[in-house]
Amino acid sequence: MPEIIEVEYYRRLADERALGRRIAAVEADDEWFLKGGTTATALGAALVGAKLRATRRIGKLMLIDVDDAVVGLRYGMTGRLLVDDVAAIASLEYSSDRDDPAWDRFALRFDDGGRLVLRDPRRLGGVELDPDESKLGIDAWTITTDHLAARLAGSRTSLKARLMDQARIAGLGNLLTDEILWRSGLAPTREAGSLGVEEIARLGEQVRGTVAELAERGGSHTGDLHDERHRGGHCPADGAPLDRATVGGRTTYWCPEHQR
DNA sequence: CCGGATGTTCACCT
DNA sequence: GAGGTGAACATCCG
Repeated sequence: MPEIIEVEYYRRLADERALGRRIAAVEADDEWFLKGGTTATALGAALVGAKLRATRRIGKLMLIDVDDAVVGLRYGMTGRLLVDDVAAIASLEYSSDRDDPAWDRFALRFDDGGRLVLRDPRRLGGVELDPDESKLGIDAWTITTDHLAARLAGSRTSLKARLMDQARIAGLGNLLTDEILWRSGLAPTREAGSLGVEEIARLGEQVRGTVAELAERGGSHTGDLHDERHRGGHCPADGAPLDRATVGGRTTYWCPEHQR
């Protein structure tokens, strides 16, 4: 589920439904889900009695500003946000019909009885009190071409690995990156620092444009390449059999014909 | 039955 | 220091 687009949907849900509400209790029984030394005790001390003042997002990290603290929410691959049992995305979830409250790993209970819940079957997400926001790079949604150029310059790793490096550019995941590179006509295996000015400009437009377009369509899985992203798949643009390999540690599909 | 999957972190190599 | 690999997390799907 979550890449930058889904996390933005979750942020909007929290923003629309939870802002201004007062926290009466914190449910954080799953110690494994608490990251960066965060403890249930510390969460309780910082959050109980406080009101939700703002929501923010840096890449895939969602942030909730309460009175005197910040709560960082990560969704991993299978996490979702629910507010008062309302989900941000109605259907087409990773686990279509399965939806078990036993997977609630963290929750804020409000004094009006409602709850903000992070439900995550695989426990790949997490919660951190006052996370270090400086560890994340520039948000992909609005990154400028100049910033992109700076983040790629001098790197000898693959273009795909670099685009997914959250410390450099925050928000791009596996599906989105394949879609962006496919639209840009750039091979994921290219050395990140080898792109020319024109190629970087094209890539920058596609990073911003693809994120915006797929956000309108409904999520990271709505890309043009997505349905062909499997063994034996073909390029939707020119029909060539897609290449498949592990690049940047993730299964990657690309068209050897038009991605260079 | 087995392999993979929209993610992150960490240990261990080269 | 930069990169790469594999493990771990737990559940579903083909």
